[in-house]
Amino acid sequence: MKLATWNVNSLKQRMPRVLEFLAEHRPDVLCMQETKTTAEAFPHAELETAGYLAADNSGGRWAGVAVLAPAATPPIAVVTGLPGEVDAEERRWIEAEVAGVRVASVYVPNGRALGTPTFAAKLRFFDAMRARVTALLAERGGGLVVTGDMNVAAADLDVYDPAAFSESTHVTPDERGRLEALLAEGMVDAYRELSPDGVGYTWWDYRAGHFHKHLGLRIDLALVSTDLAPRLRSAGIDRSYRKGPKPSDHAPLIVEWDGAPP
DNA sequence: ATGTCACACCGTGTGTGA
Repeated sequence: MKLATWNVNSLKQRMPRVLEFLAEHRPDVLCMQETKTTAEAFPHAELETAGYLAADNSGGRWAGVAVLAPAATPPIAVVTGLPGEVDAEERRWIEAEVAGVRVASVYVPNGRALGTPTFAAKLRFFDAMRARVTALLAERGGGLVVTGDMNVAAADLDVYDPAAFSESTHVTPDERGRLEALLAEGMVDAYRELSPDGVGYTWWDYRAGHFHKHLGLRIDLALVSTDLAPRLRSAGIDRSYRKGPKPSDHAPLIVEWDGAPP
């Protein structure tokens, strides 16, 4: 099964690149974040022409998440929102069953700055996400993938200049500890599992030529339940989608494991 | 370089969020 996750930073702006990506990679599931669209404007028809059906949690101008899958194995049993999250209207969580796997697309709050109410809300979001993972693993026993923009760099290897981030969000023990606690419930960071020493940045600031200077962060993750971990085949970032016309500031992460959809 | 991009708003620039 081939899964991709991509923070598209406005689906309206990114549709040409999304269609290009679907045609090139033909993923069995694509999780998107920051779709920034209303439910009414979500481009279901265009995606269906490309062979994909979408389940979306859309709230308008900010955030928004979606799960896409081919028409033969569409996203079903959709759940939107995360029990315990601070503001479900921010539209940061959607789950669907795709080919027998429960897939969640998540856009964790940025947190803006340390010591702010939004940072506290970010930590509470992590707590809610962990509780949901605990419940899903207890219910299903496995077959779970949680993927998206986690807005945390798990280790200094995932940060282009750890010293420059010393007073910043994304790298604090509070954030890293919450990601670690979620993983301890029975999840594995797919890219890191397959590339223990890899520098797999997924986001680069639009400003100051950071992409071309290789100044990025690895903050988009695919977390798979431990039963799937031995079946992981590949995990990589397609940097070509950070280049060319109208790129997102994130590149897609693509993960494959053994066990194909019917 | 405080460096860019995307959004809403009556807007032809400014504030907000990332």
